[in-house]
Amino acid sequence: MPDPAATNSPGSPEAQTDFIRDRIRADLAAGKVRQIQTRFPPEPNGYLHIGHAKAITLSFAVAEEFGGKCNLRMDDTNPEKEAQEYVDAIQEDVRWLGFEWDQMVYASDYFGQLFAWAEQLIEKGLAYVEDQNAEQMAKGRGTVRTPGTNSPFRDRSVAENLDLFRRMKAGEFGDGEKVLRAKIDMAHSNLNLRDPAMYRVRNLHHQRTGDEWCIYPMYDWAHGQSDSIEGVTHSLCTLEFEHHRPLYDWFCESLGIHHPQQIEFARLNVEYMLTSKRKLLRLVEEKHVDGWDDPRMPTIRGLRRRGVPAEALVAFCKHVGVAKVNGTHELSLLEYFTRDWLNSRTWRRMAVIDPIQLIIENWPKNDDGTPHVEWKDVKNNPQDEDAGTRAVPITGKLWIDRDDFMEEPPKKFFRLGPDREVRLRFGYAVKCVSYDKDDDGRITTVRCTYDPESKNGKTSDGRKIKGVIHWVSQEHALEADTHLFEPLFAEADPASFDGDEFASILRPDSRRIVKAMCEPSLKDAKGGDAFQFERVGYFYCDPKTSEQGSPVFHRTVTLKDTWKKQQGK
RNA sequence: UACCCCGUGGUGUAAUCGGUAGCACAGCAGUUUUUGGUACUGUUGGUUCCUGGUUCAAGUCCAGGCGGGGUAACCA
Repeated sequence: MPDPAATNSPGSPEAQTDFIRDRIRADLAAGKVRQIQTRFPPEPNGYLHIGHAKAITLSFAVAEEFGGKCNLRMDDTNPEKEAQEYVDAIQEDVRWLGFEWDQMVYASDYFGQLFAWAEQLIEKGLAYVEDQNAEQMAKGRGTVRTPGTNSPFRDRSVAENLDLFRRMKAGEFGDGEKVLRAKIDMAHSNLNLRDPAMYRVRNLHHQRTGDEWCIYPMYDWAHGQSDSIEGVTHSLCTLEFEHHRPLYDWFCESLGIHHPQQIEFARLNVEYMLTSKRKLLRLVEEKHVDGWDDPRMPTIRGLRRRGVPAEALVAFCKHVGVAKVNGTHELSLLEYFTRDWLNSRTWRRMAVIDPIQLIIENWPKNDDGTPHVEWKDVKNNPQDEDAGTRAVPITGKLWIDRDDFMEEPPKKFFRLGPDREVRLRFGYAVKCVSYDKDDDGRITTVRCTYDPESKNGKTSDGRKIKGVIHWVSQEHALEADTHLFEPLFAEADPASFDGDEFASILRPDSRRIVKAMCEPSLKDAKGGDAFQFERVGYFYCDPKTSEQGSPVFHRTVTLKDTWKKQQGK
């Protein structure tokens, strides 16, 4: 028997080909690099989302594939928005995805080196201290169509610049009073090269360096240099940094230090999901969701609490590949990988999401007059013999799902209706003889008779029964809060909506909480367990809100439902 | 509008030195099935954005258009 996990895991092995790996192979073949070194460099100012999952997977997987290493680096150059809380969360999320970094590093580890290098640039006449304020600098930079103009402070002497820069570091100036700028070209067509800022004064406490520094390096100045220090060979980042590459190169060349290769790829977009930190923050702050780990959030912790397995997420990220085209992936692809992984390993259980009762009128009674209970051992996973069995009780009073009965069923409805017969999953064939409705006309009870000879897939007279429905014994049912999710947004491209529109495309029904009637074995469910509720979907036992004997389930994804799909047409 | 990047079936992504479009998901049909699930099989979709050019041969090279995205923070 082949390994079942290997036969249907689309995200796995075959050597991937894309422009980045092609480049790495070429660099290796040409002897340009000996060993691959990559890094994942988040700023610890928020939680990681599905877009980061792609970047993480890329950098770590590439390193692994080519026998190299990948560092996790906190780009902590702006203490204003950063916090230890995020550092911890990021590490936890990366580990949860299943990656282990070679070194855990911080851009702030390099503040000393960065300062020394800045002095070198000043000595080479390639950097100067600016006295203008932000507004004046912006004006001097020009626009995309007009060249900038040189700052009146651009030609200060090396000695003066050095002195001023050291005094900046010494804390002689207030926030915004001075910045150190690279001296490049104020008329350059790439705005990033119009004398970009390297250091700004920020009299702020840094979560790691404390009060040691009052000047902090800008992204462009810190990033490439950090890469260089770590011996990064291929610095992978998203497309919006393309315009920064010339500056990245300029700094490395001006310093004459190891020069990593920055390569940009398209960021991940998925239908109905947002990956803008700003908008995700808005969702949290305006309480449209319960927090960063709300199962509807595209954050890694949201996805995790939704029940999406890390392996499925990584397989998805590997599968979507890497290119320079900005596109949007269909949600169904993520769902496919989620189901694919869950299908082969989760235990099956029965649970009724929207219960109506089914009464078997000819169900036997015990000698003492009490209702008969029949226990049946059934498989935990029909595809996995090793998964074992559990016992489920069959009685004459059951819960079944409202969807499984129709008063006036259409032609191809294989479930229950007047005079129709179906099989109870793992149990007997039952035939509907009558049904009750409440004052609103809603079905409350379906009455059936059962065929005692119909156990084990047979029927007394050999007749074929097409439909099978799931059920739960009323007497033994465990009632559990169950959260059913739909996308947060009604539009597939929520990113194109802003302002008030943004709130108007939120779906009011993105989360429905129902009381599901579960088979009794589910009372043993522990936080983190995943199940397939037969014919319904995959459900994840929420570690945060579940209690011993009282699980709370999150619907990760529904099962494929061809019937429902056909009806929708 | 200046500059940069990109443009292959519904979606995403492949195609060594240019050699005649592959894969996955979705869709459709069928087989198996005590999950309308899974598995398996088959199948519909592409004049590779357009127009010209180079060539025996172009998705691949060149030119011009058209379309999409990005960029003007003392953020990253």
